[in-house]
Amino acid sequence: MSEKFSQKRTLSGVIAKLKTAGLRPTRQRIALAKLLFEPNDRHVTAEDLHKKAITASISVSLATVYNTLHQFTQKDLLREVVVEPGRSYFDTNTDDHHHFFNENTGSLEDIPSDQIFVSALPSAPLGTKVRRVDVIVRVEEAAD
Amino acid sequence: MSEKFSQKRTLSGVIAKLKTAGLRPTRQRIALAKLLFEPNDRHVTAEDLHKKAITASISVSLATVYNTLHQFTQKDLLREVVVEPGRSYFDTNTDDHHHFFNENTGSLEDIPSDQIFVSALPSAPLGTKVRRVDVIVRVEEAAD
DNA sequence: TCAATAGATTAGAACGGTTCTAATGAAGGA
DNA sequence: TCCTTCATTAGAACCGTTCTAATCTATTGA
Ligand SMILES: [Mn+2]
Ligand SMILES: [Mn+2]
Ligand SMILES: [Zn+2]
Ligand SMILES: [Zn+2]
Repeated sequence: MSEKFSQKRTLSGVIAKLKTAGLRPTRQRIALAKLLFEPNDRHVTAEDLHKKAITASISVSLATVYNTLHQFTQKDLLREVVVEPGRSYFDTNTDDHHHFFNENTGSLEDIPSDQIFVSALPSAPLGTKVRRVDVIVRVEEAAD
Repeated sequence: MSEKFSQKRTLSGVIAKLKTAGLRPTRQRIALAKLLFEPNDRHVTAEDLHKKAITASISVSLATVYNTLHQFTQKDLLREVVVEPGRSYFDTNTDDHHHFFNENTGSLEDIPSDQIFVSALPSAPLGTKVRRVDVIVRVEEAAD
C-alpha cells in the first residue's frame, strides 16, 4: 500500500466517520480525528491533544480541542474517563472496558471487559437506571 | 442518655480520635470532625462542609476546611472519592466499599463491599501494585 | 457559481474548585 | 509563663475548563 494511498484512505475514512456522526468535516476536526483515531487506543487530556496538534503544526485553538472532544464524546466516537479531580481523560476505546490508573504517573491502561467480571449489583437507587459501570484499579509504583 | 452526657462523649471521643491520629485537637478540627463523624456515613465536598459549618455558626475558613479534609484523608479518617472532574468528594466511610453515583443530582450512595464482587483482575502493570479498586456505578434518573 | 445561512473557530475573558502565601494565632512542652 | 511548633486565615494565585462575541467556513440551493 503506497503512502499516498494510505494517507488518502485515512483522510477519506476520517471524513466518512465525521459525516456519519453528523459533524461537518472541518480542517480542525479532521486533523484532530487523525491524531486520535490511530490503530492503537489512546487516553488523552485536552491539553495533551492540543500540544500534540501544535507540535504537528496543526493550527487549532484550545477551545476547539475542547469543543471537538466533547462533540466526539457525544457522538460516541470517544468516552470520557474520570480518575482524578481537575482533569478529564478522553478514551478512543469506546467498547465496554475498565482501567488501571497509575496514580504516580497519571497513565491509564485498558482492562478488556472479558478480563474482569463485576457481579450482579444491588439494584440501583429508586427512580434511577444504570448508565455505566466503571472499574478503576488504582495502582502505584511498587516499592523496590 | 442525657444530652449533656452525649455531647461530652462526642467531644471527648472526637478529641481522642484526633489525638490518636496525631493531629492537635484545635477548635476548628474538633468542630469539623463533629460535623463529619456522625452515626451515618456522609459524602461531602469541601464547599458542602464549609457551608455546613458556617450555617452551624462555626467560624472556619475554606482553606482550613481543605487542610482538614486532606489531613483526615491522610490519616485514614476519610477517603477521597473521584467521580466527576473538578470536584472531590470526601467519604466518612473508610471501609472497603463502592458507589452509586447519580449523574443528574451528584449524589453518592454506598455499595457495601459484600454486595458486589469484582473478579480476579489481570495482573497490575509491571512495576506497580494495586492500591485500591473503585467500582462506580453511574446511574441517571429513569425516564418515566 | 455564488450568495445566503447555519454552523465552526477563535482569542481572550471569565469561571470555579483548589492551592498557595505570608502574616497572625493557638497548643502544648519546658 | 515563655517558647517553639504547628494551625488558621484572607486573599491572591493557579489551572483546567467554559463562555463570549467576533470572525470565518462549509453547505446548499438559486
Ligand atoms: Mn496525559
Ligand atoms: Mn455535594
Ligand atoms: Zn480505555
Ligand atoms: Zn462511600
